[in-house]
Amino acid sequence: MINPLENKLLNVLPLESKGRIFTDLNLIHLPLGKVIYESGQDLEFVYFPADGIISLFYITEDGHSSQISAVGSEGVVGITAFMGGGSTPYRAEVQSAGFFYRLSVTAMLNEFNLVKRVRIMLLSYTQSFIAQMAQTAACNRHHSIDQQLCRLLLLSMDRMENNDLTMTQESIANMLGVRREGVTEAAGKLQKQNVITYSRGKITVTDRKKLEKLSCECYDVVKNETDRLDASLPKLNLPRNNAPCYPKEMPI
Amino acid sequence: MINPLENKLLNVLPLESKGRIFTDLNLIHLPLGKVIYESGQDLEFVYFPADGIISLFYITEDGHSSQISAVGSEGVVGITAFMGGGSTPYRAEVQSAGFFYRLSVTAMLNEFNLVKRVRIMLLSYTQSFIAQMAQTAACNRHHSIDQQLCRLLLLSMDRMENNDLTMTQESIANMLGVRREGVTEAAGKLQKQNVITYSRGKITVTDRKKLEKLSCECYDVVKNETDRLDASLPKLNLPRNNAPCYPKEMPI
DNA sequence: CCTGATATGTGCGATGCCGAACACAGTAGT
DNA sequence: ACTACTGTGTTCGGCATCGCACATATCAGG
Repeated sequence: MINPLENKLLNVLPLESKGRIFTDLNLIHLPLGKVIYESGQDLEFVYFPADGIISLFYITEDGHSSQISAVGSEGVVGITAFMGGGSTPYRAEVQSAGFFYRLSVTAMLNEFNLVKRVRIMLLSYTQSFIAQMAQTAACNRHHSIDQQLCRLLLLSMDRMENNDLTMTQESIANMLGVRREGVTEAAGKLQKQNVITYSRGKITVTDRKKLEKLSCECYDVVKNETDRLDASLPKLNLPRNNAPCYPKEMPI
Repeated sequence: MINPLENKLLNVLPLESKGRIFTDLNLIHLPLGKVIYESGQDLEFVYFPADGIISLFYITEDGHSSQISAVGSEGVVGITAFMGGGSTPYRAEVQSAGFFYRLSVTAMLNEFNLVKRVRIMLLSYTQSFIAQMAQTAACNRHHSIDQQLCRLLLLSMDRMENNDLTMTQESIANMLGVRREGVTEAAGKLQKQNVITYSRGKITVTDRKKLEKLSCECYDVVKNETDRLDASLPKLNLPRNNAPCYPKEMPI
């Protein structure tokens, strides 16, 4: 069996929780483009990316789309499961093929309600997710396609292992909510400046520093938010004194 | 004492919770334009709007802004309090003067952790909040100023009692993240079509039906989401066993 | 090798929005 | 009544992006 990158949220799960969800947790491989949630659909599973990326899209009536977030091993897809809604208002699609841990909504919800530390962990991620959405929204509104492309590439790289990305200009256009031709132009500029090379859906970043310079502030903001979350997670996993892991639950 | 509209979330709080937070809850009046959170600031209080509106803004480095959500009596400002972050990534500003219930973050967090029903209620709202943000983000990207103005006016009306809104074209421009002149033009069109009348910061909607027709789908989506939440809240408040229903008025 | 599908490149006019500058009109203060 | 300020109306050039049409390049399969 391939040894995938672990998911950071799953990693810090208390041992007892891991034990409980064990039978409900599956490691599966999902191909590029696979749609795991359709907008408005009830959700059955949540997904913890290991070495793949899932992209969340909002789609308007007239068919235009916008990416609202990209989730890698730092997060989970399907926060709706524990947030109270039965269905997601957006589409979730595999942006980068790879392995994902799949857990049933009921098991997820059960752990969420049972263990305070699991709750804290998931809500902390949700908070980070919200911040990313806000940033993306503002970026969509105020920054050029050139800048947004840089941001997108950088964020995708951070969620991958290497400098090679698998995404066509068409798919990038859908994420940014712009025309494909706009992406062609922006990508062409980057290639001329020797920042990236690409061909038929394969993009290689050759000068990351420069890419960061050309990007808008939004990349830094999202990255800092992700790092902040990363840094706060291990604390949740410390053994406390010798008290039981999670104490007083109000049975209500 | 003025009898403000009650806040819908506070209304469905279990009686025991109401009792506990009693001493920490204040009813205060906030004037138009008052900034209650600055971006990045640690938060001390959460706010439950009674008859006012609070607007959440994201502000970019170059000074551009975008509204990411408007919160009325259906919600609460400061979800960060129970989501794990200590600071908000956005600015919160009073969009419509009025009364607000103010609660300390510690009291809020305590109830959140102690009572499952409070948690469900607040997370359900957060879910609705996220959906609104996503919608706003997509709207910013894909719809015209004209359409967005209609959406903004409708959503503001829903959160107020009447057809009169207090907002200048300048402040609207900040919310939509566009130029003031753009708003002048869009508002001028609406006035010519006898949909609204306005003068120096007072806007009166005279033909709501038409306004809805001119708006993009985004208004409907956000409204449905808000209504869905509204409808789900009472269920949380069902009397258990044969416990009595408690009065609707918060003693304060 | 040919064919069809996918991915990318390019050109063009149209347009919605921007940025700036300025004029004008209500409103408030003294 | 005068002044200062705030809110609104208007204009004009500029530009990023759009929508469309079409050309080219690369790849996959029979």
